[in-house]
Amino acid sequence: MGTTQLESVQEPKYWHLKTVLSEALDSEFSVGEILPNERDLAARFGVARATLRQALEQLELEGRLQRRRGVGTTVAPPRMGVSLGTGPHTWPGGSEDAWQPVDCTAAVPPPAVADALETGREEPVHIVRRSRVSHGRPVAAELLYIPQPSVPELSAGIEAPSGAAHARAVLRELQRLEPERQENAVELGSAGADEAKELDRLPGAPVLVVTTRFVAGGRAAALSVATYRADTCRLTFGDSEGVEIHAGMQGQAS
Amino acid sequence: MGTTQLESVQEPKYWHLKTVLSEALDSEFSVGEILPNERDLAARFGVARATLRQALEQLELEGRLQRRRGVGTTVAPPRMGVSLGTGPHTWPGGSEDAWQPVDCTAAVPPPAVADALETGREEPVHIVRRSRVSHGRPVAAELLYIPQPSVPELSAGIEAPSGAAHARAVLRELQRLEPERQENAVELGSAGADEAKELDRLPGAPVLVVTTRFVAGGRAAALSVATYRADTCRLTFGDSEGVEIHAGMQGQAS
DNA sequence: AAGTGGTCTAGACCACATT
DNA sequence: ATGTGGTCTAGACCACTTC
Repeated sequence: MGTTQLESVQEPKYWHLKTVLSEALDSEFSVGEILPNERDLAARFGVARATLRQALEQLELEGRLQRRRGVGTTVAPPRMGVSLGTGPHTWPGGSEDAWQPVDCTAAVPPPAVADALETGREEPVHIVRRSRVSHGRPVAAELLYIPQPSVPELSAGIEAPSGAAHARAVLRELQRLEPERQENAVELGSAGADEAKELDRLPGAPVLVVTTRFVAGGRAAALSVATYRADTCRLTFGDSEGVEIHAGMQGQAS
Repeated sequence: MGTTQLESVQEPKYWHLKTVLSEALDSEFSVGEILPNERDLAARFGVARATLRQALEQLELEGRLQRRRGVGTTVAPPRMGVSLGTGPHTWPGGSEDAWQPVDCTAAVPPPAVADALETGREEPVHIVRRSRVSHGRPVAAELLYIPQPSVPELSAGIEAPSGAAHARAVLRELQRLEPERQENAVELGSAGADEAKELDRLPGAPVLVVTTRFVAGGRAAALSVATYRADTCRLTFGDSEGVEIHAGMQGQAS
């Protein structure tokens, strides 16, 4: 990586820096390789550390870098494709289902969730926590809200076992319903303290929040709120999956 | 908004600040209202401006605030739901299609695009630029790559008219193909200088990049790379659209 | 103990929109 | 001309990982 000095331009330094680094990443580094530390890099480019960091943040947001406190900055692998399974017959607990139950509690959900489920705002629901792992790394954390009427066999024990076993039991019951369709939405969010820990990231890290409303018999049978790591994941849906489209497709032609 | 002083905690100041501001936003401000300027806010909370800005950046990322240079910081409206029309029969140029053609050129696409289209890496393709507007605001910019074989009638004129009229002609030709299916992916990106201008944002602003591969007759008929404003958009697919699910569904249940 | 990235400060100046 | 957010600096200290 040359000691390329920044020309005087009417373009923010951090932006130009990002471009230079991005090119260096393509040509002179390989995946997993560690970069020089921030103080050295800043000195090498003749900028303050804060400015250098602004460029690194951008590159991390784009999934090109990975930074870990106490360790260093490494070149990130291309984002992995993660299937959303958006067909009407891919329901929680199904066979393909890549999720792993963690535990299950019963509580009153946030108002927005209650509204989407069309339950009363004070009405407790089952809340199944699940996590999703891909290529050995945690990629997503989910909260699955299930109204009592969706799993009538379990309506009694509210102060239930609350472990992974109970979560599986709830999912099994949910399977008895006949899937009709699902409604999905994805938006940008930032990881809360809890999700951050589960995803092995710092609080505030960018995440893709996928909310799915499962409909059966004209009623909302369940609501899933899944938060995916935005730095490492490319969400696919509509029978893609392994398709080799990503990275480098942004930017104007010629 | 009270002059709540920050307690000494083992939590970053900007994080705590973000929480405080977020609550104030819910209770004491209404959509469109302008906040005090950054210098005043920083002073009021007893922190440096940079720290205050870190909190504001978070809130902007989550779509709660909108900041504009020379103007001020305002409370953002809830994100608008934007349909992705992911059905096999919603093709570019169709009836529902919310996109508006801008122009059309012919050029060699980026390598990653050529690979996805299964064309040669040196082979020029039609590139249709389109923009999408919702509620009077620009929400997305698209580059539609169309191989010559997909629109055989137009294969001759490479140095073509290049205006919106020509773009429409290309889309019209594309309609003659029989839609088979489409493969979609969404990931986080940052706006380039060009896209930023079109989306009325600063370069580097977070965007949701949706890549769609249209398949007809076993071949890739076209590839769309659409960048949506991540701050204002919630992408919906699988017959949602107007569903009132968003905001406030993140976060642990009591 | 040493080295890394993460947080924070108190300033300065710039680009932009409005008046 | 004024006021806004955007960029940049040169430091300091902290939290974390590794040795």
